[in-house]
Amino acid sequence: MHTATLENRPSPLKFVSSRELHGAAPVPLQTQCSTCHLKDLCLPCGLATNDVERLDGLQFGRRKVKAGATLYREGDGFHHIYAVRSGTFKSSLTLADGREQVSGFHMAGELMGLDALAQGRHASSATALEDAEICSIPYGQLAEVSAASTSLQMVMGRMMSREIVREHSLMVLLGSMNAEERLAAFLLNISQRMKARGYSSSEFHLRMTRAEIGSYLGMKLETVSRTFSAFQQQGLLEVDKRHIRILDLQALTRTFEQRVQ
Amino acid sequence: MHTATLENRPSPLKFVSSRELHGAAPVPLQTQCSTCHLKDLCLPCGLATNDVERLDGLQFGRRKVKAGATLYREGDGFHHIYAVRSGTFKSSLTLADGREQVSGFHMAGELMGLDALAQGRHASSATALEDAEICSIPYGQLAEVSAASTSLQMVMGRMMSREIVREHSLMVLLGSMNAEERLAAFLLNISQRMKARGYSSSEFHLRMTRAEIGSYLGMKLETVSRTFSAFQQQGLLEVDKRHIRILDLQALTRTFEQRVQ
DNA sequence: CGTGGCCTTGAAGAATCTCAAATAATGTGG
DNA sequence: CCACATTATTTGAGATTCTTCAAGGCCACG
Repeated sequence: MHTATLENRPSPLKFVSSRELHGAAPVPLQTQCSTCHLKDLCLPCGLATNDVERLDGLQFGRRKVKAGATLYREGDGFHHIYAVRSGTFKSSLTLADGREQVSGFHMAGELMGLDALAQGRHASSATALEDAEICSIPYGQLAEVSAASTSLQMVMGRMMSREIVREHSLMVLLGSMNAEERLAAFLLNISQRMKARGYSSSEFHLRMTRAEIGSYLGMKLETVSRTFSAFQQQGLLEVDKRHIRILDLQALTRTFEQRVQ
Repeated sequence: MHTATLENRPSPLKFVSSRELHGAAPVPLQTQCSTCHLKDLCLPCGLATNDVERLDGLQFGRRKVKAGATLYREGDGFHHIYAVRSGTFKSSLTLADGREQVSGFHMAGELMGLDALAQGRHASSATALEDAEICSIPYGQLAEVSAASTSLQMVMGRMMSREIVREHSLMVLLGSMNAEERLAAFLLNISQRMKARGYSSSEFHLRMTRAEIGSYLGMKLETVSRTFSAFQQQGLLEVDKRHIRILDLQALTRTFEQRVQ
């Protein structure tokens, strides 16, 4: 456990924040990885102290994003990767027929924008599902700093690889599971991520609509709703709109472990 | 276009091949990126000459893999990434119920094993679909060499990001397309990759079974077969088992562009 | 207090899967 | 080189799952 006070401690201003340079935000907050309460989840995870201090040298921006606001859009030029400080985001694409395809949800400590390296422009859009706060990390600088540190390179590689693995399992889900298995896998995933952030793993509030869940899981919103109801009737969950309480974790796990090891 | 002869040119033996060290292969072939006919597709793509020469310094292994043989299995320790020299591979997972989930197909010049960085062990298995040849690239050494070269780091990042984008589009496919759209997208993708390798984009031989295509696309083999038949009846394709001839590329493109931009 | 967004539920329809059988292609062992 | 076993593919018919369309309720917000 970390002391939450650390995060708010005034930090030595080695560099001006990029906010200050662009003059946009009212309060140019200086952010440092070494004092962040998310450092065990986020970019610095697994790094030695001296490497984390290298990260502190970057001109991080720190910014609030209002619910519904878009952090970047598909096609935007790629300059930063983003770390979620608080709140929840969705990644999405707009299909040719105008419908939205959700490709991921992002919680505190998770990185967004790694899919932009391939083309030099963002391959998806990121939208805040609730009021949120992010760190924007200038990629060029990050690459420079990485050059000096093997372990930082490793971490970047691992972050990207993790993204690949994450999408891998989503592919398995979309390719081989039925509606109940999909929703069970989704809920268990959320549950684990809540737990890793110090929240209850058995009771939480979903930040996304049924339609967004459906888009992500490859099913219609009505099917999502029906499946929630079915789980409730089976005594696996208590569902009240977006508030979820997992009553029978084992049964929920069995539902989806039938398919995935 | 490159002259194919370059590839077979005897190369200065700066380093012994790793084959020689392990004493397994009969002919310890020395492989170098700078003289490889795949250099515009593979790892060296976009690198300056001096960076490609750095790659030459790595103790590449070069190995033949028989049809049906497995290059690595999920859970195996991660020591190398692999580049396909010739032949076709599939990546797959084994689900809890014993069924196979195919997560990708790999052709000449493509890298395999990038999903292993996250956990330090391979997240999927790679199996040759026909007699094939690969380069095995020791990841530790690659990371070391990358440390000295920003552009090599960029290339690695781009390779990984490309993998993320690839899986992204597969997710869109699995999440929002019907059978015809899926198969059309699959065929157009193969077609483009064949073209990039100097083969005909309108006529080619599939190396995978209907079941493998189905697993990859999230549909049953019977549905794959029926969809092939439907395309044939619509005059879009000529199908003779695994031999495919695209008759109406535009119509095929329209079939799947209805959904994805 | 009305409006719009979100969620739930029902019923009918469509797409895909399952089961089954026939055929073709391939490989094996004698 | 042939007979036989095995594997891959195609096609049909019925079952199942999910989607579509439709209606109504709940809730937050102006």
